[in-house]
Amino acid sequence: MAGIETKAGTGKVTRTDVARYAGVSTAVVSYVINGGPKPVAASTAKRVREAIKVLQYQPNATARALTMGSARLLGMIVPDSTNPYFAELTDAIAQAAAARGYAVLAANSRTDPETERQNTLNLVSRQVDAIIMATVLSPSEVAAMPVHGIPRVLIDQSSSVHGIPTISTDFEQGAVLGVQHLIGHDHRDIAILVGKDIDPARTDPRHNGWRKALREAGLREGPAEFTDFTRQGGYEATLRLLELQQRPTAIFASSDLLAVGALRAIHEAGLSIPDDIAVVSFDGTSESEFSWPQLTTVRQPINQIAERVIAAALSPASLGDHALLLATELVVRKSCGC
Amino acid sequence: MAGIETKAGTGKVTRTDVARYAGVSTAVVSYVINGGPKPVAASTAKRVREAIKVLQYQPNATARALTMGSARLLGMIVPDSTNPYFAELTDAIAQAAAARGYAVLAANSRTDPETERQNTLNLVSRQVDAIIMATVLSPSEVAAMPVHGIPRVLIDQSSSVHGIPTISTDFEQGAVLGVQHLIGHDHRDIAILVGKDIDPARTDPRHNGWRKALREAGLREGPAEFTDFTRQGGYEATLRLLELQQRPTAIFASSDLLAVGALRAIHEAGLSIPDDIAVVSFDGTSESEFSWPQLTTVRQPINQIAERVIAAALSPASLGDHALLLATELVVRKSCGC
DNA sequence: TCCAGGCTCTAAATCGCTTCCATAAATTCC
DNA sequence: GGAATTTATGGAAGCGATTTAGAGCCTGGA
Repeated sequence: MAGIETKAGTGKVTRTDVARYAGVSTAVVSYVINGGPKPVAASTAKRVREAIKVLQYQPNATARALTMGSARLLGMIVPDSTNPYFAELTDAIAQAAAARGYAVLAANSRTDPETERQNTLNLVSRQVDAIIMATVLSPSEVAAMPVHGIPRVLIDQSSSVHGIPTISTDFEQGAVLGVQHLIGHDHRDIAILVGKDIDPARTDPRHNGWRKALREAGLREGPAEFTDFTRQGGYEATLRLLELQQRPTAIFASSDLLAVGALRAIHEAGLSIPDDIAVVSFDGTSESEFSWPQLTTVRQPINQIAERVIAAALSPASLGDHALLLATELVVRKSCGC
Repeated sequence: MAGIETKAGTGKVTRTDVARYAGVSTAVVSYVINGGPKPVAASTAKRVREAIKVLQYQPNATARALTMGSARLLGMIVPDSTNPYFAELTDAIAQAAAARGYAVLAANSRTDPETERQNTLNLVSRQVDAIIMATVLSPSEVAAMPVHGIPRVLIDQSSSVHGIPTISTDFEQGAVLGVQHLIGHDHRDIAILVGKDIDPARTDPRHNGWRKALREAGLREGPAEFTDFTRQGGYEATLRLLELQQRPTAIFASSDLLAVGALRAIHEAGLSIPDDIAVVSFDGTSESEFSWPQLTTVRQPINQIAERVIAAALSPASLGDHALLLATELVVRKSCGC
């Protein structure tokens, strides 16, 4: 127990300790650990490995990061980490990153521009290898952030920002898919629930998709309710919808969260889903599968996104600065009336 | 634009660049940034601050971490990061940590012991200042992990592990609260849905609480269903419950996730909640507030937990190795029959 | 005029790791 | 048998920051 231990009790075992224990130089320890640039004799390597095991040595990733210029760390910023969609996406991305030896440091901007800026600065300061972000900032603000050459990948928005690759679901196409399904059920009066953007000039592509599907079917635009991107927001917006003179017969919710809020409002009004009001949502999180009734939803290809995002983040040059939009899939369940 | 820039185009601005630009030594830059150990003349400080602004210098946190021996980083491991309870808890903890200048690196063990071990090793290697974990390992396995003195804080389990502080909700008390409420509604046949542990010998304290409340009320133990800690798990377990000869009139679900699955199963069976079967859940996530009907739930004090956990993680000595159990609160909504 | 004592600021060591360069030992080739 | 390789190891520089020890320069008092 005594003897070659490290400097009494700090608990830190460094590569120097291993080298001393194995009777080699620190360089050799590195070679063994990394299959390093130089070869090591089998017998020596064995001694080193034994020392590592005995001392329970773990390389100091911080020091390694300093020399290598990479901490094998990716930063991620989302506007609401408790939104199941972002929780699932973050998890999928972390999973894909882990498969390549990277960890993901996730931050929550709480839909606040200032917090997002601070998060970004923090990640830059921590020298992450790339930043994956669903931004609430305007393109010009995003472009202006001092990231000192750290590559960024934008997610969850269809429009690309000059010089920054974007990978996202094709929101517009997805919305078209969902609304068309509702139209197929003979609904003529289809409302939409959409998150309100900080920037009123910006319009949610799902909103455009809804418009487009309606227009193509020769239907008039139903009511559009803008609200917070939360269950509560969906609930309140739907309450407003229900008070309308001419109540819509169907609602397209641009998020599962919003849809779940909508379901509650409709239930409370004593109306039946889908008979009185049909609902189609967007996202396809697990929550949508267990609501009552089960939500028919436009599923985002989370795993595909995760794979593409990681690929882009890890080889910044591979993707241009254009937006790569991935197709959605309609998951038919009960809330649409099928 | 040209001139004093850094080594052409790498994008990295180091303290050396700032020092050169300001015409001082690198030490002075440190002093200015940190209000450092030595004072700096006002005029010099101003020059340095200007250089920092012009060059958009951001200290390299990795290098700082190496010298300081702390990256101001906390590690966290949960068994399922997409479970809304853990998502909300992680967020609250990250929030509390951020208020003290720490970031949280979260990992998902997917309820897999081996993954949890790897996550732990990874965090140790990254020199996090502390590890906050909801473990799926046995106490002895936890104790045996080579963490080299990195403090750990256990969460989400009532029993403490020798030498490691634990902060958690008082699950047993919470379960008693929930079950008593059901008993108050004259239910005599109350089932429980509980997550199945990897270690069959371990018993969930909520299970004990349910037993205790029943016993104290002189009621016989209703059926207990063990299942995966997911919505799907709750759904399947409830299906089994519904097929029972003597169907329970109430269900206590030891998690919102499980309860949501239960609601769907009950709805599908054409039964009414709470008239045919009442449900009380555990956790109190936002999801429970928007299910149909709204779930009466035993709320975990997430923010309190977060505060305590961060305090414990940041001053390891402050808390002994005992378990600090926080009280729950019953949130009465609709699923209980009130 | 000189020197003590304050202020500022610089030089240099250090954190743990990677890797280039050099060196020593072992092997091969005439 | 000695030179030329090949193979295995060690020394030391450097990554970007913090911090200690100490070097100049001023000021003021004797």
